[in-house]
This record gives sequence, structure tokens and C-alpha cells, in this order.
Amino acid sequence: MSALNAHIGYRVRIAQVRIFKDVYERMERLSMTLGAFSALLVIRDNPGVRQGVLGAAMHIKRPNMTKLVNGLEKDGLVTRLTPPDDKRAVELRLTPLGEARIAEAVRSVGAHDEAVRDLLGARDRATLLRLLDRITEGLTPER
Amino acid sequence: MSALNAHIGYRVRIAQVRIFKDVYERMERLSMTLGAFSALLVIRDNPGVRQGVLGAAMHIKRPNMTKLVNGLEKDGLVTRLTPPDDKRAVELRLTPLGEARIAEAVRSVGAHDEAVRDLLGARDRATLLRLLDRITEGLTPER
DNA sequence: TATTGTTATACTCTATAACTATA
DNA sequence: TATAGTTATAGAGTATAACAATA
Repeated sequence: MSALNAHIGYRVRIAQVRIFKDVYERMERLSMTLGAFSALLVIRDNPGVRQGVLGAAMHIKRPNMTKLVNGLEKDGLVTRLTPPDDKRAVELRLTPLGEARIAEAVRSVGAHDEAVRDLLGARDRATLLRLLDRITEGLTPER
Repeated sequence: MSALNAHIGYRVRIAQVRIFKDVYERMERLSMTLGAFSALLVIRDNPGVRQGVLGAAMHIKRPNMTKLVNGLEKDGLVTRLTPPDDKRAVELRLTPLGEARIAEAVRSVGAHDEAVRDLLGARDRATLLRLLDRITEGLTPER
């Protein structure tokens, strides 16, 4: 249709949208947003992670992180805990229900990820990740 | 930080966000949204394109297309024209101002695209696009 | 009846500024 | 003063339903 296709960014975006469409559908079936999935996964792997650290990992601003965690807490999936050594902070942990829900979601997304892996094969998959990282790191200014 | 990195979709998304951050900044300097840029580019290459066709090309729903084109028209960048053979439809064309603005934007985005190309080189760029397409097409169910 | 575009509306994601309570 | 989190708010982007005009 147009010159859009000539832009690498556009092509990367099309692939990303396509992948996420599948993942969204799986998440929807579990009544979970993608943001909730990502947060639960990171908390599972980093029990007691501070809210700000989680936000940084997810590239989500503090105010939006508050809303996301509010939802997770209201659904009984995570607990907020104020550490005694810094009463400003909030530590996040999964509840047993949160553990069960993320395990379920990981199974579903894992199945999707396998489909993508199979499309590429191990070798091409490694190549793709390497090239994507070169873009990500190459465009990120040194700090 | 987490298991997110193991997911291909997440890595594709990180690269996409990184690329679009640059493009957004360039668009911002030109007081143009990315949607406006894409629309102007497609209209430039397809003068008289119908609004619905443009929306399909951009994967934008009709009601949202209306809002986008309203803005472009209000800014004097495009004209709406009702073709005599189908009075329901709307044909879109760039105004001289629209031509000037898209030319300017294409120069700016072109410079960015070159930076990405230089990061990869011609060979790896072709490989990346091929692998992305395999994902996009492989996940898209036949119609 | 179906299609093109519009209007109204709502939901998600993202962003900034002002606030609180701690450090 | 600076930091962690919250609140309020506003802007994109996207989704559906109901509508008018036309085919």
C-alpha cells in the first residue's frame, strides 16, 4: 500500500502487533491484562521487589504503577508490605492466588512462545534476538 | 530482571518501543503525531485514496480514522472530496501545505531510518526483515 | 439490505504536576 | 533536600453501538 513498509520501525511494529494480538487473546481468556501478567511474572521471580524497581523494569511511570498494583491487590493477587528499614517503600509479593494465576498464564503464554519458536527454529530465533538487541542497544545513548 | 526477556514478543516490543521513541521525538519537533505522519505518507503515495482504504492500510477503525482526518483537514494538510460516482465515500488528497509538511517529516524520519540501517548493515537488515515477516505471516491465519 | 462515514462514548495506556510521608 | 509512593488529571490510541446518507 505505501512507503510505510520501507521503514524498519514499521515492520518491527507490525510483527510486534501480530505477536501481541495472540498474547492479548490468551490473556483475555484468563481475564488478565498484559501489564498484570508482566508484573506478576517479575514479582514471582523477585519476591519482595520494590514497586519503583518493578516500574523501572516494566518501563512504567510511578503513577501508572500505583494503579496497576492497586488492581492486582484488589484482585487478591499481590500483597503490599512496608519494609521497616524504609517506611516510604513498598515491597510486593504474590499471594497463593497470585501464584496460581501466574502459573496458569505462563502456561498459556509459553504455548504461544513455542509456536513462535517453531516458526523460526533455534538458529534463526537467536539471530533475530541478536539483531533486535543491536538496534535496542545501538539506539540507546550511553549513560 | 526477569523472565520477560525470554519471550520473543517482549524483545520485539522493546526494540519497537526504542525505535518509536526516536521517531516520536522527531515527530514532536515537527508538531505531528505518528498517525498523522503515516496517513500523510499513504495519501501522498495514493492521491485520492478513500478514507476507508486508508484506515484499512493503517489498521485504524473507521470512527478513529474520522477523528484523525478531521485533524489533518483542520490543519489544512488534506482535502476531503466526495466522488460523484459514490456520494457516501470520501477521497483524500494532500494540500500544498500537506505536501511540504510530509516532505519535511520524511526527511527527518529518513535520517532516523538511515541510523538504524547503519547499525545493521544491508545484509543483516534484510535478514531481520525476513525473520520478522516469517513471524507476521506465520502467525496470521490464512483467509 | 449493505456500505461509507459520522457521532457519541468508554476503556486502556501513558504522561505531568502537586501532594504525603519518610529519609 | 531528595526519594517512594499516591492522587488528580489530561492526552493519545483504540473499541463498540447507533445513526444518516447513499448504494
